[in-house]
Amino acid sequence: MEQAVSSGLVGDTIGAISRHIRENDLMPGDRLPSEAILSKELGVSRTVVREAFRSLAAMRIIELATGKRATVAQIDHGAMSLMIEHGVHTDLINIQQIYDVRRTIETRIVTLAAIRRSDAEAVKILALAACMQESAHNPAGLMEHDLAFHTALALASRNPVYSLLIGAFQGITRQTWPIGWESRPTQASRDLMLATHLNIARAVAASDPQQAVDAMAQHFDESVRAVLAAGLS
Amino acid sequence: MEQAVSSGLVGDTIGAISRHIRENDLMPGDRLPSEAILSKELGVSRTVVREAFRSLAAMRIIELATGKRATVAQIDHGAMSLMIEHGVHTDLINIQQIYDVRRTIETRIVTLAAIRRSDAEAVKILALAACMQESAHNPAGLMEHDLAFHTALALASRNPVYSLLIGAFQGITRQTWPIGWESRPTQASRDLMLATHLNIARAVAASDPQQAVDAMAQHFDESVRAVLAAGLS
DNA sequence: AAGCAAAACCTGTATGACAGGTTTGAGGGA
DNA sequence: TCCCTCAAACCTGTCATACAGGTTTTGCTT
Repeated sequence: MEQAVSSGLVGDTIGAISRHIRENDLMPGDRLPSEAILSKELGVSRTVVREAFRSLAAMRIIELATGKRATVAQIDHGAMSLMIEHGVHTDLINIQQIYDVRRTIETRIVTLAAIRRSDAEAVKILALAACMQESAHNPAGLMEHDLAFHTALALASRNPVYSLLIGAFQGITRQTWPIGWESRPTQASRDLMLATHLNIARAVAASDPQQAVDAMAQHFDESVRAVLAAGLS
Repeated sequence: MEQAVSSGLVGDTIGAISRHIRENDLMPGDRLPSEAILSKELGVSRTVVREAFRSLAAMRIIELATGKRATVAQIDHGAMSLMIEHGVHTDLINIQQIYDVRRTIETRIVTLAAIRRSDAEAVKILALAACMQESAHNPAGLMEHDLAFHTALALASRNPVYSLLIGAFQGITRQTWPIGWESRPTQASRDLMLATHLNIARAVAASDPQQAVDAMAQHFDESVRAVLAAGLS
């Protein structure tokens, strides 16, 4: 499973540490052996162990902190976000392709959210849609509420993989969102965007999957139009 | 954008290197400055630069090789695969949740593949489905052909993000696939699984999105049933 | 101009050192 | 007996140096 990473002492050490985590069934928060102990047990220098630790920390598989021992980490979207940004910056991925993926998974997300949301989640989602209305003239705040809105929907789907993916797209979205906003020049087009979010929230709160899907489709139709208008290939 | 990674010289250095890549519009294959030069320019030790390099290499943002300078890498699913495996091993994610996500995106993938596939891709996909039939009594080979089949579909969708995601699920799939196979005890259930793949391939080859979607749905219904039978929560 | 070999450069790994931050455990007081 | 305190032990972050290979560049030779 981790043979792709081998070639070199650091790669071997990454493998050994991963194996140690699995074989001992370590859970998030559990502590790993110290660098000194690992370097002795594996017969490599502390340098090598440290570089292996950094690699695992970059993937958010472990967590490092000064003075403390390394701990097993909870999966997190930070690294995926950077990877996707890299893909976009190197022109392998374009924004429309990301919108296609987001539309696909967010359509599923609202279906699940409409079915599985708790009442507290419904309240939260409605509140975030309301926050967006209030931030209508404050783009930075509006964007944050928009991102939080989609994150809350993913959470309500009760499938952490969807949360992970929505999080993974957040980095690049943060970079492109202002462009999309600027390309909605009229008040009417901006109001429409806000209204669409409210429709999604209401449908999820009403536990109406079909209407939620329709509203989400409208949201993405509108967003993709804005992105195309901005010329984001 | 990369402030989440800061705190500490290594984090700062990761940020500086990322910025260097973006500001100079470096593309995959382009070489970065040597460790010595970076350590001099950033005023940190080579140790720090090396740990930053390892972090970026773990996310497949750069590529390292002995003797050569570090180069900008093409985005790759290897790291995502490890991250998702970690999520499953730590019980944050379960297999059914992964199947729900895969079903969602693969349904979209076959739609796109049916529309956008090249003739060569159609041939390849049909060939892989045929290979699966031939490997019917060789689980290891069958699994590889199965994975290659889904990878080929993602490629034919012409959206690299789908390829990335399918690749990201491959690591954990490789670990659970044999369990699903074992839980199809009868010859009939195994034949059905092979036939379903052939149906998907034929629908894509025939450029019939609706039929492709139906066949894919059948595939996942059958797979999820097998996984549930195996008791993979 | 083409080819070749040496020099310069670069990365991988090891060792030792020291400044902080954290955990542990011994001792003392209530 | 239990709890608190604090110093010792432990641990990570960073630096400097060294050297064994591997790679690129340079400059000479043909």
